[in-house]
Amino acid sequence: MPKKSTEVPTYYQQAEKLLVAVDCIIFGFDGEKLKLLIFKRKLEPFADAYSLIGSFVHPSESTVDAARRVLHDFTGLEAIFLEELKVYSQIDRDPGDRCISIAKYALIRVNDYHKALSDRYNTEWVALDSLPNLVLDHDHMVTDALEQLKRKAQFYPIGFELLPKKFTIPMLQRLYEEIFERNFDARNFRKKLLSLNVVKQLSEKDKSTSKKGSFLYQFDYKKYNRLSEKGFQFSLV
Amino acid sequence: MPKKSTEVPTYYQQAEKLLVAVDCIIFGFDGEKLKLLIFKRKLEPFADAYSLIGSFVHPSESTVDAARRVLHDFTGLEAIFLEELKVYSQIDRDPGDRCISIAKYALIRVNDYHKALSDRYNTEWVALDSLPNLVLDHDHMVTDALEQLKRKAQFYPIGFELLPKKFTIPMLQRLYEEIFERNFDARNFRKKLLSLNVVKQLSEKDKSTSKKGSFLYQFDYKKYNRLSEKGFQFSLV
DNA sequence: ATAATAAACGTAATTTATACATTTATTATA
DNA sequence: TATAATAAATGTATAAATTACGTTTATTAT
Repeated sequence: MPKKSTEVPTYYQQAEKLLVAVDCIIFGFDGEKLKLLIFKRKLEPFADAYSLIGSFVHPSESTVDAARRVLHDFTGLEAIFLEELKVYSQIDRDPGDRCISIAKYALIRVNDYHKALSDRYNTEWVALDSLPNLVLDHDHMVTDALEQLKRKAQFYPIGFELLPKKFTIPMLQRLYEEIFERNFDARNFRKKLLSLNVVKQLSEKDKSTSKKGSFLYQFDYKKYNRLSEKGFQFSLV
Repeated sequence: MPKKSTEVPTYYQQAEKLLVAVDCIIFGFDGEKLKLLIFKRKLEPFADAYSLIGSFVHPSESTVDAARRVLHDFTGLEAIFLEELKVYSQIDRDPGDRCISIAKYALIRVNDYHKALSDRYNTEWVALDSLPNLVLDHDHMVTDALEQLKRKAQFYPIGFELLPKKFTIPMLQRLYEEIFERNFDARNFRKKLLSLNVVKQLSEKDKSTSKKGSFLYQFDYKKYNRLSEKGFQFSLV
């Protein structure tokens, strides 16, 4: 795009380039609490400070490529739910140099997470209510990501990305109670979920939380997509 | 080109900078149809082709600044609903040079729009179903923006940004029918709207569409925000 | 055999959504 | 000045979804 003016065109050569970074707000759920994957920086800039996971965007990659690259580096995982949050571009947001950051949030199944990488990169899962201060505007990114998670989880089945592929209804309920910071009636929650017709019951049970055991379910993405195209609106809230 | 400044730490100097642009998908509603504000480029690159309105992001401004700058240049308007859509960053999206674009969508009251600027910049309001092909990946941006408009308008009162500040209920209904590409029952639509308690009726009527005239209403942002904080969910669909 | 308990199922009352009928305010014209 | 025409506004009955609870079930430890 040329500059706005009606003057003689000035193209790409004349436009000034900027540093572009991606930062990832990585959510996880351990069955009890919502957590964030952050790391304590070993090197400059901001050595010893806590930070979101990120990187500069290389000329040879898209912003999604860059985000998936760092996600893979830090977690060992490839197939991760990843969605753009927003661009942070205040001109003084980074005292080191002008740099815009494209924030993305990711949802991870913590039991898939490769713990071996934790030491290598100094990464930690931290509960949302015990987060340390983060570098730059990363605190702000986290706040915005949480809001976005709530907004999105209200009408899209993204919560399932935080649970094991096989989950029980009480597990799902606890996750929703964490995300929305409110309680749900177990009987109505179950009824609502089953009425949506997007989870299929397995014959297996999870017996870790009760003598009776609780049936495992799987989210049926194919079915959801089919319904979704017909105008079906997912919601458990 | 990395800066030479001694103040810039080395880790920033090693990173490669990129061209960063903003492009705006500008929606308008003329009372009948949803339209997009595009322009026929007078200059290179892509002279004579249709394009969204955009600009490179200058080092001295944020991406929001840049978007508001071009919106003001092309429409004369300052207070415009503007929200980020997403970042387009395929490495080959622009044959001129590697350039990432931050797409934002804007909602405009067409009667506020300064027509004088139309000739100067070759801008045109084009109905969504009669759009010409646009340069680069702008067609894709438009498709994505429309989806986002639908998604957002379903649960947030952003439709009102496309109507005159004083509007009638049938006008609002017509807009919703355009956005959601379906019809609404006038009696139920009205009932639903009024039950939400977020519009206030004025004493004036609009007589342009009937002998009886139709009462004008205003959206009550203060009331909506108050309700919204308490968990109220806006929806007319 | 029984107690304990999370899980699963059930029901009545309330609220919200849908489909459709009727009345109202106004103007043009017979 | 009475009447026809018509969009706007109000109303109503039925169906569907949500909410607030009570009850039964499967299992294990005692």
